[in-house]
Amino acid sequence: MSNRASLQRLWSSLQANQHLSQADRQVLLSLPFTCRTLAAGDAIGRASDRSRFCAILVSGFAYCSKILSDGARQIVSVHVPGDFFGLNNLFQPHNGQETRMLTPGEVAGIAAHALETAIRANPNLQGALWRQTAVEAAMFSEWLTNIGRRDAQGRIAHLLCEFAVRLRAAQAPESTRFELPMTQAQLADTAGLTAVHVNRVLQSLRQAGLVALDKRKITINDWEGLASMADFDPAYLQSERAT
Amino acid sequence: MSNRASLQRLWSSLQANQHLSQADRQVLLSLPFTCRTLAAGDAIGRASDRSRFCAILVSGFAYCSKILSDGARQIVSVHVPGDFFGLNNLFQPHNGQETRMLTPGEVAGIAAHALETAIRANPNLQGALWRQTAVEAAMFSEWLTNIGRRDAQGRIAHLLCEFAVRLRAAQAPESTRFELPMTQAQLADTAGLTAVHVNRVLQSLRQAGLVALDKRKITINDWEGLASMADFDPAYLQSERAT
DNA sequence: CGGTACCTTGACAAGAATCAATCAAGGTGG
DNA sequence: CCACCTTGATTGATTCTTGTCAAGGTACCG
Repeated sequence: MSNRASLQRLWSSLQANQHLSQADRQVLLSLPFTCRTLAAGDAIGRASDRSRFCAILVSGFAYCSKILSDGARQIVSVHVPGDFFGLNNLFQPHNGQETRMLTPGEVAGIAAHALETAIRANPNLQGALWRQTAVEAAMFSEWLTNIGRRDAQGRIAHLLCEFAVRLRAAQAPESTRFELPMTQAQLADTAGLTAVHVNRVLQSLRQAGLVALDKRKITINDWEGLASMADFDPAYLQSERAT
Repeated sequence: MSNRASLQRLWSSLQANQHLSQADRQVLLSLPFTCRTLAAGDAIGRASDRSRFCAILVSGFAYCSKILSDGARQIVSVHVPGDFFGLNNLFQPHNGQETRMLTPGEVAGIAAHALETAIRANPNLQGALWRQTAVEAAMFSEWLTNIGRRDAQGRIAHLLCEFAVRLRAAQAPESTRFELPMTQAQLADTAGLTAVHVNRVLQSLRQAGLVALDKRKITINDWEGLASMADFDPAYLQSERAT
């Protein structure tokens, strides 16, 4: 269960979520959640917990992926602190996808029935969750055009631009430098490429003076150049309030 | 405005929508919608109608696409009769995407403010729309792994399998034969390929005895073979009811 | 009958995958 | 403190899938 410290972190992670109103946050905090500390690579809500659930990422990063029968993996979303995930589980408990931690972190899980009860008591909450899945859908469709219609350089550049914007919103005061806790193999599974090719693309981006890499820290030296290479338009990341 | 005939068609198209309850359909029919007849290629809700809206596809097929600055196009979704679309517009009016008719057909548009009023009066409707965008998100993520991690044959095979299942649900009594009103160029923009390559892939599928093509009519001769080539699992197309 | 949209085919080029090493850094146990 | 092992990054050589360019071919339609 939750102690004061993790509740505090949950609060600040929700603060970072751009798509929740103050009122939404208050309601969410009153829900009965179960906070767990997980290690990098841990699966969230598998096997042990076969019931429908959704969760808030309190700290750390996570990703959701689908594994094909030939072993290939596609990462379909990356979650940053404050994100919801598993809202799709409410409607499709067994969708062949799995969510895992990218880094160590804390997850606040909410049982589906508790959420449904809360929704009935507070209709606005449903609107907030609906908006959340609409934002996720918008991100999916943007990734779809990214993988479908951009070459390797454009794909990686677009991913970097998106993370820069999302992490600036979520945590970092400066947008040019941020930490992206993904290996090149994970980036490859996100971009629909191979790890080897991601490596070469990153090198070409460095040689072009667009970005600098140090461990998992990324510095964008030429935002204009990177954004134009990626044909990046951040509009899809923002969603207006509609009640 | 709507006449009796188009209202009848709206009703039967909603019947085809697997994700709506009887009660949801009743509420939707009571909404003030504007039914328009459109030609193939016509844009839906652009320019003339700059306000937020969403719509129900009464008859015909439609697609939603994003155009990149270099002119490349990615089709992110294809809509069949009975589908909602533009729900994302409620939250993100200007997302750089456009929806166009694939064939001639009828569209029942609903102004956002009317929908919001109806939602307040009938909370269940919000749940139905939420579920609808969750289904769309699930489809997006499936297309994402399709384009990201399958080769050209797998992508086309997967698209064909999906349409077979969706059209069986929506209209066709038999699943092996259906009409897919897309040109090879449009299929290419959907699968992240070129039209030339789509042509060759379709020919190889024909030569392998998996499908037969006649104009826009598609007959699946070997469902098992096609599904295994596509690694197709229709689970993502169904969503359970959750209130 | 001419025109347009779509399909088909071939030759060739390019981008990305594959295969196979090597290298660097961090962690572990002796 | 040092061999050892593991993970991730890097590099080169090679193959192959897919894209590009260009040219017909076919069917439908005014």
